[in-house]
Amino acid sequence: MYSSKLSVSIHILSLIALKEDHPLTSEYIASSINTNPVLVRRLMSRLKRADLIKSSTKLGVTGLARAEEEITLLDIFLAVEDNRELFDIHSNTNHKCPVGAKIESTLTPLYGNIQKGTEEKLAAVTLADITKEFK
Amino acid sequence: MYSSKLSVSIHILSLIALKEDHPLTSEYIASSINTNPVLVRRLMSRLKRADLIKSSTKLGVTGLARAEEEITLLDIFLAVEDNRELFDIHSNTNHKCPVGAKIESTLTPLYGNIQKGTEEKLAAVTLADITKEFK
DNA sequence: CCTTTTGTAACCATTATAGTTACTAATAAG
DNA sequence: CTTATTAGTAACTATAATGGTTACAAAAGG
Repeated sequence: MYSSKLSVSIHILSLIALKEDHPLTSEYIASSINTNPVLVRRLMSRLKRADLIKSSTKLGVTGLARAEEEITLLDIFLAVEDNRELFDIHSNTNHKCPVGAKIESTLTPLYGNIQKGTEEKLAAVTLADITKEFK
Repeated sequence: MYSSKLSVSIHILSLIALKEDHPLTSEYIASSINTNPVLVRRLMSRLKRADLIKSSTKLGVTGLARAEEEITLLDIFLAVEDNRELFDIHSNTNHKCPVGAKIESTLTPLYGNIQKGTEEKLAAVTLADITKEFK
């Protein structure tokens, strides 16, 4: 399975989208997630690089870089998840065997098709769809 | 990402489906995958428990338990993969925060829906669809 | 100038996968 | 019945990814 990075990132972005007058620091966000501030900063760093949030030292997070309706779960997923392949394929098979020779090239497009479906579903949900559950 | 267990299992089942006169032992199968016989036996054990293959000591694998057209990739996936959840969700969130209180119940059905799509796509492909690539 | 907070580096613990050795028990076949 | 072969499994190791932690440098608002 994929890591909880997507889930935690959605949590972070929801807090930012809903923020009121709190100073939104990694410390504050971490207390809602119940984890370590450094873990939050690591994800925030990637979310910033993907142009999803705005932040600065001294002030912490100042807000989203785009409207919540314009941020999809796929944007978040691509920003924080490194290992995006859905299924791993074993390599170094024995190419003298007809199955060993073609298994990788047979499975790759098949898995790619399934993954495309997953990413389309992630792209169909926006941060606004999530945050409306918290209001 | 999911482990290579599905890919390796498809490899094993393809060899069985295509077998000619070879005695199909874990040793022989491992040489096509280029891995260890014990790893093959571990997967075979689960495939047998899921009623996908027939095997016995002394003879090794004697064949598929069903026609290739009746074995879907979902059958194989369910037989060999333990961690089937697509996305991990962080738990122990701070329930005093509105986001922390509802994040899990918000994401669970959403992820479930995406995973359902994945499993439907796996169910739409049979072992016969794979093996025809090797003939 | 000074205080706060991000942004990272450098660790450690835990878990899952993959690989390996070694053994038991089943069983086909002579 | 005996024997040789092989599945089945236990136990161990190596490796990699995740999650968590401490520590510190650099940015920047006031």
